[in-house]
Amino acid sequence: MNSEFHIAVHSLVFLAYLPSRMASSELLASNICTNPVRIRKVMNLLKTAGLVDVQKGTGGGYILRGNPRQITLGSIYRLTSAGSLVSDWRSGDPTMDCIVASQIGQVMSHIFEGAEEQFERHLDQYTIQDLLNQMQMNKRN
Amino acid sequence: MNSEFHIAVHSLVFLAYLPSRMASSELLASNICTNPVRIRKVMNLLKTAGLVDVQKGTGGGYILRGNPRQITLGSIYRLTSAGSLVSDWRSGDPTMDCIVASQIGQVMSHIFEGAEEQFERHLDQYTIQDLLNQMQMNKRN
DNA sequence: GCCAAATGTAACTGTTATGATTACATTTAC
DNA sequence: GTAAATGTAATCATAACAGTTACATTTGGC
Repeated sequence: MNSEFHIAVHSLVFLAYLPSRMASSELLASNICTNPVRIRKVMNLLKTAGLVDVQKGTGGGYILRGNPRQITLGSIYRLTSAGSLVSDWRSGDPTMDCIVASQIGQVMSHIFEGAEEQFERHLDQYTIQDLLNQMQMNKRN
Repeated sequence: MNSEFHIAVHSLVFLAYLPSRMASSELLASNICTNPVRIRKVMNLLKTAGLVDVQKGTGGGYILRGNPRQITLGSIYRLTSAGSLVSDWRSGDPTMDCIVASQIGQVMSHIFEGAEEQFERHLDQYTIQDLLNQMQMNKRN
């Protein structure tokens, strides 16, 4: 699993948590514990998808645009890491005579495509607001 | 996803396909399109799990032991690649003050553990015999 | 007993992927 | 005009991965 998915989710939860709903790449980087360049690359994806607005220049940064109750982890996964469940390595070779060696590639691909769909449905169960609520609940204990 | 999973599945399907149910690491490697050393490492796992027997020396190799109708891809996954769905990278830091940065690690871990369980259930739907049947069906068309 | 064939396993190499860092052009608020 | 922020390319270090070589060990057949 790509770490960009984690960065995107963390960023959105953090923006939803801030009253201003705005943070610079530097602030995000220090909260996520990575470097600002990675943040900017990931936030670019979220901008293209319309999840955040960008304000350049002094006092600028990234502003949460979407409704955190409607942004699912599945949609973020599809933006940042789609297909990462499927390994690129394949055994066998379609041109071989053996029915096992020639067909296992497509059989496994089919199985993994099903797993990928199921994985996305699993992630679709969670929204950014769900995660934030859970963290605020835990805080009270 | 670890390629050892693919190697293990391919090996077992191939052994189930052979009338003798036996093959050397060299034969398996040529059918799977990898090298014998990797085969032997993976087959060692299957031996420990009781899925294959090993015969050393001249004319030896690996012999399918379990019933291909009862060996699920899930059980193979648990042997070879358990936990590979979860990324090791974690954003944030449990020691930080921010409720997001300090808690996102465990929240994401929980979500991925659920996904891992679901993934295993998905793989448990398929047996080695299922895959072999499908390949023999396709062959006829 | 000897030899050939096979597994078990460690070590090394090359390639790729990943994340961090640096640098700099561009944009924008004041 | 300057400072602050993003956009993006380039580079570096590290780790992961697969392939390869080598060799000890085991075993079957003569």
